[in-house]
Amino acid sequence: MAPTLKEVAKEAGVAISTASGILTERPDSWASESTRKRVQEAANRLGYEANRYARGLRIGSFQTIGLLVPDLLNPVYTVYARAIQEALEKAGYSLTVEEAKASLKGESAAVKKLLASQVDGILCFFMDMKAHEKLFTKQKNNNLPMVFFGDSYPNSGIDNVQIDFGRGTKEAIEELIKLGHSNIGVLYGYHPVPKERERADSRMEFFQTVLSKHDLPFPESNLLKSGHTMQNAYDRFKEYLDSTDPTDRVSAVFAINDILALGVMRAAIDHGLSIPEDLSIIGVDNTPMSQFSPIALSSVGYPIREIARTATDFLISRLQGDKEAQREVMFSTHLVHRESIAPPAVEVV
Amino acid sequence: MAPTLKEVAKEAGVAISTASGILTERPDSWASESTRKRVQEAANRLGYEANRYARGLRIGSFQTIGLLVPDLLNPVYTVYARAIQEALEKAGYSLTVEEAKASLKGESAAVKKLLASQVDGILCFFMDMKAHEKLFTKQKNNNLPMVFFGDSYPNSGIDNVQIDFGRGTKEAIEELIKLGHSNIGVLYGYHPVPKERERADSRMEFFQTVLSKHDLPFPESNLLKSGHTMQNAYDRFKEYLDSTDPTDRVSAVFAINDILALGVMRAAIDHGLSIPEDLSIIGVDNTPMSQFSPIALSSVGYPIREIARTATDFLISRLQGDKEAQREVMFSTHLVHRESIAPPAVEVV
DNA sequence: TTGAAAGCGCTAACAA
DNA sequence: TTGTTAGCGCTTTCAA
Repeated sequence: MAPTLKEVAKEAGVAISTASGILTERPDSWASESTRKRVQEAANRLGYEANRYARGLRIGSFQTIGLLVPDLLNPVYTVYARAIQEALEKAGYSLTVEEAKASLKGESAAVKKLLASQVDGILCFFMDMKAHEKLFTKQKNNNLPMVFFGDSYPNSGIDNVQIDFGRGTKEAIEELIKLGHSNIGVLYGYHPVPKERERADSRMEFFQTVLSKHDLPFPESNLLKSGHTMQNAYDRFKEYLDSTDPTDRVSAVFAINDILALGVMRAAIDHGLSIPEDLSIIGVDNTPMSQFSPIALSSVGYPIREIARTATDFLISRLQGDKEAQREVMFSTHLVHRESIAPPAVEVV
Repeated sequence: MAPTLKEVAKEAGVAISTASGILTERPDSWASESTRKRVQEAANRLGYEANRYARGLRIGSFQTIGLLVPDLLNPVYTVYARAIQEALEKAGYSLTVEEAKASLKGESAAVKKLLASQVDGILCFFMDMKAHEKLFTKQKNNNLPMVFFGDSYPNSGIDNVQIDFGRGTKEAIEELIKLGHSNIGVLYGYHPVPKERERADSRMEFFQTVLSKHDLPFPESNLLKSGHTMQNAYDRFKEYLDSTDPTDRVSAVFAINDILALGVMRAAIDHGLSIPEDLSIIGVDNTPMSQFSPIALSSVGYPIREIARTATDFLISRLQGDKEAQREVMFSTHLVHRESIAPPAVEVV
């Protein structure tokens, strides 16, 4: 099918190794101008492109890195993926992405697939890092460079980039408090994490810290867990509304990401509530959909593309032999204030 | 790094070909139960996974198919991509996706990349098929199976799956007319197609056909063109509103996809209009965001996953040597009626 | 300045 | 029933 080096060499009337040296611009290839030209022309004429797998086999690297994401149906990951791909392209690497499809089983499968896939390095967003611990340590010894998003793995030599949700969450919740809210709920659900690690998400922790700092109660019933899709959040919040007495009902909800927040918003609207008068909502990720939503969603944002680039740069430098100590960078977050929040409606007693 | 067949064979104390035969379950491998077991165990112990590129090099196929999409930032393509990936996985193929990034240059680059990438087959969403014509015909002769989404390429032997926007567009526009609209605009902008092919999009054509069937005028000024992002649509429609006398202003707009429709909606809201009272909006694709939008977007929908599966099945059957005549399937569309449309506000003269 | 030959990891005839 | 060997397309050492 596709022309091979051999064919190019034959067409140009040179040896295969000569053609290789010229086409890959190997510095020790001292071909004469005329040979060089003949080979170039032959390659063009045939439309030659090196077979990257054959090449990779030979040089021991397929110049590919793997990315693990929980779920590409959440637009935040497609934004990440694109930024990573662009950064890698500049460095001559290609990207192959594996999706966990928002299940822990899927995540394990994806990790295994990546580790077995001849990639030169790995970038990971984990839902449950702990679950794969043995795998990485093994790979660490195998020298497969990795960088983690979100999870720090102390003393592993694995670089990571983190998002400090502290500031943004604090801004978000304090803004709600300032507006007069005292009965605030939280909806989480992205990560299908085993029970014992369930509350570990830093967004949740910060949320509770801020509440208690302001001496606000946090009844268990204000902790809403759903699946990871808009529909899941919708169903969960609908159920909450249907089963909760309006006087007990939260006047604001902090959702752990934008798509869940939008699911909540839709459920509230279908329940007859007005946003933001009857319910304030804040999301996380500051995806384009939060900005363009007909009722624009307030959201805790952070510099996605910069984070992606940083992680990619870490990986690339490791690939190039950088042996520095384990790196860890923290990015900050902030509240983007939009239409979805307002003072709570006055209680009509 | 990763263990090789050779190591497994050595570990098991057999010849490399014996190990290969057993691990790939080649039918003519008549190894004894005990050898078989020893090999399996050795492979497990070492965590052996065949190097798919070495294997592909040898068997002349990397069991990979390529997908070309205009832009993964439009969620409709991530839905397609996932459905395709799932269908391919069942057949033992992997997917590699190339993005045109909504530029014609990007599209050409992506096509070339795909053609040079050792894939066994190609699935394409084109923005401008004509631009790549020479490339496919060349590939056709090279026997690279392809299937096109949307574009039919008569007498090429290239299968395609099409979406008949006729019914859905008709339903959409007639619904608007029934509601009392007579001044209807259209916003398009996904495809950065050369001027001479600009109006070719069937959604646009159907739109105009329906209008004229109902003897409705269609002034050039109601034809709005923007870029492909929400922001682009937002900017374009904002500009339209700012520059158009309210009495001339359209009372409804049909946008060529959901994200553009949502951009239009946001622009209208920011301009002080109420949706749907002051402006009705209809999108296309019926993506989840249209359903969950706080003002739910009416949209022309079609069975995305089924379309994806059909195209994938076509390709797989070609891969398996199917020589049937060129296939073409048409899927129908229908209006999903949601909150974003209503009778036009009564003109206050 | 150019070419022959070995070998990356794998498969598949063929021989033993 | 198992092992030897050639070769997929490429790079690279070494010899010519």
